[in-house]
Amino acid sequence: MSNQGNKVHDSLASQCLSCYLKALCLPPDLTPEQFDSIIPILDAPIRLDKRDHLVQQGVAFRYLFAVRTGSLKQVTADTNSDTLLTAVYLPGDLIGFDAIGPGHYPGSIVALELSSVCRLPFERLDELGTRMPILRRHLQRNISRTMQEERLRLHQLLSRTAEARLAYFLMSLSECFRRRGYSSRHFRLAMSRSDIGSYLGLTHETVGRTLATFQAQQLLDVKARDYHLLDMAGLERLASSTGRRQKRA
Amino acid sequence: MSNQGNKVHDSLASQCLSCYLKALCLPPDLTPEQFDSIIPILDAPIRLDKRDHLVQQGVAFRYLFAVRTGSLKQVTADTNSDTLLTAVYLPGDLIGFDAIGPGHYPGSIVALELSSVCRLPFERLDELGTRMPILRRHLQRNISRTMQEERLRLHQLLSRTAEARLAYFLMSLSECFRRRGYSSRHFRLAMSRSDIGSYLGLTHETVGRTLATFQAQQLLDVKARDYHLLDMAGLERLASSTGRRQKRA
DNA sequence: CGTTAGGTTGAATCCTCTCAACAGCCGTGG
DNA sequence: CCACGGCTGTTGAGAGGATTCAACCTAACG
Repeated sequence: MSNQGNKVHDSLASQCLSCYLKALCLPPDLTPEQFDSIIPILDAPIRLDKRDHLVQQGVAFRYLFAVRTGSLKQVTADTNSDTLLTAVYLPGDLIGFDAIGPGHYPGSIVALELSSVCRLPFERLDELGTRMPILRRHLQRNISRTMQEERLRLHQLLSRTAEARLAYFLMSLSECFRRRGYSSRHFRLAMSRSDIGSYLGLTHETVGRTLATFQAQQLLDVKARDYHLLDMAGLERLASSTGRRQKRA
Repeated sequence: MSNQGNKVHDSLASQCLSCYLKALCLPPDLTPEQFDSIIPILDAPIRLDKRDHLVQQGVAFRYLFAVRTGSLKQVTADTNSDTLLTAVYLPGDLIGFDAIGPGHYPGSIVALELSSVCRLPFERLDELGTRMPILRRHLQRNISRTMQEERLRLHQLLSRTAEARLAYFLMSLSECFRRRGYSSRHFRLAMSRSDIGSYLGLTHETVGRTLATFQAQQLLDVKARDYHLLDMAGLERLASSTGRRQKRA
């Protein structure tokens, strides 16, 4: 880490400096001067209780948000008053990239549990980016990587069974937690079965049944929303199992 | 259109000026001066025959590409030597946003038919963007909108039937063609049934069968790769039909 | 203590997959 | 010129997986 932070910053700066996620939502390797030029545009972190709405679908876009703690979901109501869970955000994730183009948030962002997020005014961030290539690149890479991973993941899921979808989902969560320094084998997931189903395109019954199957196979241990991954290799195998159905030899 | 182009440009400039797609791959409403500062970084258009590879999966990212004519597909080989069709590009589309983050192209780009594309050096485009907010915004919006539409579309498809997936696919193509000034009711699609299946997560048999069903219902008329949409309202209804199965009354 | 939301389980239905056979079209090569 | 294999597309039969519907259970909460 290059930011020693031995100067005295105001409370916001010290909050950001002490936030171990700064390498995710801000570019790594910022010089203290660069860091100081970003801090002034940040507001105080926003605290959200479970089910609180961070943004309402359709509201004009002005801010990106960085997740500090907790987790949130994006819920999109499509034309038929039918709602879909279209994204999940974990600590370190940036929220709002998909709102830049349309000019308004394409879905509501709802806290899945007690959460805390930072608000980043996009205009000023963008303007700062013109003078700070590191920051610009960081944002570009972040949105591009998100897009790329999502595209591949969703296209893979389209032709897979419920087992493969769930295994893939769990493994990808596990990987996210690992990268953020949490345990990759044990985590709490604040999503209901219905949430997971909506996100993966399955019914909540199927989600429950499939989890029960996994448990029966000693692949994992679930109690309510507490997940213990027991056989990572086995789950990984399921997650990347090629097709929809095992072809008969 | 604000670019009158009454100055004499070199051949590249005039090619771009005469390209009716410039409002898609370049920002609309460029002043002649702005236009002139973008032209120098463009290369001569690249011509591709059917099945020609524009880029190979894994190659280092350096260029975005703009489709002038024809159509291309992105083919991604995942870990299991299993390949997926992860994107389709039509005239006016920009290719390569998903390569910025990873630093290399996440899939091969292959021409579906005789096509022509413009090569845009990303570094120089990005650098130009720092001094030209219009250009910067245009790129940001483009990538963001792509991401947003794709996210929503794929999540919707995950829980829908083959009929809904295909109807959705056809309507979205129709809309693309309409926006580009082509007929929205009649078009040729250079993709095979297998391509479509891979893109939508269906088998090629199911794609063919479903198209046959549509034809029997007078919704459309398909011969080989020639599509006539007959009942747009009916297709639209199918495309946005809520769920997987019609619930019993 | 009743209510509600979330979760589990069972039975029947139906959609899509797999497998297989065949028709059409194209380019190559005899 | 025609035969041939390969690729593409169509059609049919059977099987399997996920959905729908319904009942029941638990935990949380006023």
